[in-house]
Amino acid sequence: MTPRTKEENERIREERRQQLLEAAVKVFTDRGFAATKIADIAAAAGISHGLVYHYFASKEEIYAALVDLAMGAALETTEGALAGSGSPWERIAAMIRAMLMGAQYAPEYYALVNQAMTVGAVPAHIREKAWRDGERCRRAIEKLLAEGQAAGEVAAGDVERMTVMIYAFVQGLALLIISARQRGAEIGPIDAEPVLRMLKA
Amino acid sequence: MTPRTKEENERIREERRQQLLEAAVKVFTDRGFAATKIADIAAAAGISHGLVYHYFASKEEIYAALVDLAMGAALETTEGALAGSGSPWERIAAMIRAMLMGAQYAPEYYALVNQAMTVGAVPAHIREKAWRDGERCRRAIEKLLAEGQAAGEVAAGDVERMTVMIYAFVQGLALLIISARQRGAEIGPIDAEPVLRMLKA
DNA sequence: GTCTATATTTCGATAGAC
DNA sequence: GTCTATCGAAATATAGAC
Repeated sequence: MTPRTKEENERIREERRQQLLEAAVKVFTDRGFAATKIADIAAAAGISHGLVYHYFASKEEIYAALVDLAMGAALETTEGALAGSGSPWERIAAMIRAMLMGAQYAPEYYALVNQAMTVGAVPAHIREKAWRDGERCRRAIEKLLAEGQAAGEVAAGDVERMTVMIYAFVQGLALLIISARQRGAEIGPIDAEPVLRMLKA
Repeated sequence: MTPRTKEENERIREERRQQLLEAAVKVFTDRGFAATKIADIAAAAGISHGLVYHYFASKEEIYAALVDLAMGAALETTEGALAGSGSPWERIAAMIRAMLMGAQYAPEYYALVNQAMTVGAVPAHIREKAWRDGERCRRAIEKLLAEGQAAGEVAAGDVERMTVMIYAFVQGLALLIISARQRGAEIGPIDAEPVLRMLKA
């Protein structure tokens, strides 16, 4: 038995952390923050519940890490679309496609964000952080829509309201997919065309 | 001190029950099923936590009563629209207006239904019941959309997919309104026109 | 690094006084 | 009908063995 090197330990630690996060996002979205027991996450990750505390200080910390991951991706999509190249409409269409793809491919993260923002049992500092990142996303989308209006590609109207509609649609879709999966059903693919129809000039 | 009559007691009991349900829907949607303590509901209703058990046998029973209320209203809206008079498009428009009005006027009930359907911590029999009622709503909407297609008023396409989009939009909107309110903000009124634009032939 | 065992807290539910 | 006091279960977090 050769002893483990420092690097090897570090690698194992990082792997376990990822393994834990992947398990946790499923459990949290399934049961909600309050009802999720450390033991549930441990079981889903295939480790003992005591060991969880070697990787995260608390249930809160795991949750916060997951919300950060999700919001990071959301910021990348929205602010990336704003900063990208191409006509406003092309970027809007690409962004909406990315959002819908995300909602259908990884609905758990969308549901988690929704949970973090709406459920009072989630620690306040996590909700605040999610909200601030969400506001950044909102501003990016609104700017992009305004560019589209200036280019005559997006229908006239309040961009704030349009953004609300996009959010509502995407979030609602993710939640529907999750509730269907919980029943063993599957919702067929929803493409961007109907959403774009709401926005097109 | 004249003694209370039987009828008076009955009236007090019914009033307290309503008072409890009204308080409970707010607390449940704010904190989720698992994180809601009987003491929270009692505090919101202004009574002691012990007294709650004189009106409902358990936390579950309160939750089930609320989900029944919400689904009853949903069934009335959707099946009523299907059975109503007027052209399919008129009935579709009225139904969507009613849904959006409901989502904005009483978003807690929409959020509660969403919770009941997606959160695993909710007792299975409540989730099953909500799902069954939800399926009845879905079928009513699909039939109505099909009638609209037959009349040439609704765009061609999969009615199941359209129903998913309507659901997603309405549910997502209710959740957005709640998360905004939690931050002290308010989302301006969203009318039916953009949704109808997704459906119109 | 990983596990089992346990201390501590919290909360749903009940009992009993008024 | 309403309250306060309390029981008992459950779950977070820790301690300590391997």
